[in-house]
Amino acid sequence: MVSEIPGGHASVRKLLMSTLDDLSNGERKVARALMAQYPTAGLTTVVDLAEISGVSPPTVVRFVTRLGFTGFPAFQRALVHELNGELGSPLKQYPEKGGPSALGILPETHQAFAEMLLASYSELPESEFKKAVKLLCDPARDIRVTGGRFSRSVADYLVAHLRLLRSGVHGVGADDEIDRRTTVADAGPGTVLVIYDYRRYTDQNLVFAERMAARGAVVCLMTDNWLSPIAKVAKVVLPARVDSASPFDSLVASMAVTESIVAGVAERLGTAGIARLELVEEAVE
Amino acid sequence: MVSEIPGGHASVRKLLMSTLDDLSNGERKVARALMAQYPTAGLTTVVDLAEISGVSPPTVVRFVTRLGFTGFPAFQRALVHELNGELGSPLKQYPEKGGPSALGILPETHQAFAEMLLASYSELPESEFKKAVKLLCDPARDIRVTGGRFSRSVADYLVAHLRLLRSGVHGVGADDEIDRRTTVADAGPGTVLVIYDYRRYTDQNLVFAERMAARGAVVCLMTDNWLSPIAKVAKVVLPARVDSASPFDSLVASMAVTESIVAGVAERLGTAGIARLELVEEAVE
DNA sequence: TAGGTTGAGTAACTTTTGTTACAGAGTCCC
DNA sequence: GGGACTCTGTAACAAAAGTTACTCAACCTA
Repeated sequence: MVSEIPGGHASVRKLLMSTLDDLSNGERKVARALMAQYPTAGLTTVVDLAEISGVSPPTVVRFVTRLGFTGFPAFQRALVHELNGELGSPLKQYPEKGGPSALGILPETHQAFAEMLLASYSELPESEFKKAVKLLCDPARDIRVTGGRFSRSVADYLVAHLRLLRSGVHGVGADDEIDRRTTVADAGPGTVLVIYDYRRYTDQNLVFAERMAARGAVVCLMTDNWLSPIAKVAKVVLPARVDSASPFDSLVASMAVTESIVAGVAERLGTAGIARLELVEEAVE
Repeated sequence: MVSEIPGGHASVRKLLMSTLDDLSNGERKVARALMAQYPTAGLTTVVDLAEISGVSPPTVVRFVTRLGFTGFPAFQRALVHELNGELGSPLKQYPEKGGPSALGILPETHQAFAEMLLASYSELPESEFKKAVKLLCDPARDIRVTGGRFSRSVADYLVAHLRLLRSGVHGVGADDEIDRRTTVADAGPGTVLVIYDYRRYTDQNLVFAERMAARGAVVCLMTDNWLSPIAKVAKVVLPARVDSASPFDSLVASMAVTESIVAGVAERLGTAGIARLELVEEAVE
């Protein structure tokens, strides 16, 4: 049995990508649903796929015929056949990396991110990482988190997660001077300040960190590898790359390191953290 | 929909192994054929599987009922369901490998991020990406951005960047019902709603998106690849992987795609965007 | 060796699935 | 603002798939 994929494409996925523009609105929904749960969404029935996609069965049929198949069964056979060849390593299906750039922003940025992550993680000292995790796990300490104009997003993200795992975690506004002053006033040796500070560094952040340190707070600095001046007063420094091709710096690596920290905290807290997590989740619903 | 595997087995394959002895001669042939071409042989029809196994269709049916399934369709659903788990996320394989982090969290998460990015970018249709960029560059349109509990951070991040590149960009609070209602009231065909919605999906977000769409707004959805129900009303959908070893999902890929979009917008706006950027930067200092 | 029991295939049946025809809704263009 | 066109869903239809009843063959037991 030889199942042919229309248009001479190597895989149904490729065919899907290249046909996406020629599809009608509803048909595109089917394509998306299929790509989202590839290829299992296509291995059930027309009705099921229609339901997942949010369209009617005939639209699904029209979709597969538009792709060039003679009908849904033929389409399914092609899918199964493809699965036969490439099962085991789904990554095999992913496109081979072409030449450098020249192929649009998407592959270009992806490559940049991958390299950035690699560089960031190899430059991230494990000892610093562990220190940070340990600090954030200590129930006796209060955690305060803040950031700059862009990095506040990542700071908020860290707060949102840590709050689920432990108590005493609060974000501090970036522009809210009152908030910062009261935070300094309340700070002591039991306080941990996590501060995100990437170039270009602001005096605002430096002053805040210095004041916190002066009151005995432990400063944990998230910065790029040009190292913010705050490093001078920081106990722990976690550098991450921010290089980018676009006019803006990238905080993807920062975000990644942040998530690693959350993962580290979750693991270290173990069942206690999970228990709290489930407790909070229940309360939400 | 929850497909149950009879006998409390973890996978159909395991069930197969342990039942092999209790099968009749012909039934065992079917089991052999199935294991030889697992699981694709079971994804076709009863007749096909019978042919491959060298038995008659009823024997195949008897085989699956002996396994404990109520019928062939139920058996097939279990296979597909299982496939979803293994194939759907390549990352799921790692955490269970060497028990509790043989190599530490750092390299582990890094690897996970790298693979997640690869998967996300190869599953991201360029046409959808371009549509999104085009929408966000249109000066005649108003941009509204919102997100969920965690994804609001990424949403804020997008707003922070877009605001530097163009006018008419505003974030919409995630919990602020008043804000959402007024946003709906002000919306029209000239409005673009960028909504971040990752599992677990909230009704809040769905309702909001539907109302916006009903008023003619163009919905651009950022979601994971289980596809939020919002996809039904969305004009553009940009999926990103969120699989993670930690108890939380990861938004690193979402962040990366967001930055790609910012880069795309910056490039498309060209000198106009840069000019505005510099103007704003000057004003800040 | 004869009778009983178990297992497998043929064929008819029933259900489910894919397909097609048709009509209404929305959209674009003049 | 009207008309043509495209698109989508409802509903009826046809095809196919899965299931079951029945019969024959093989094997074990007495």
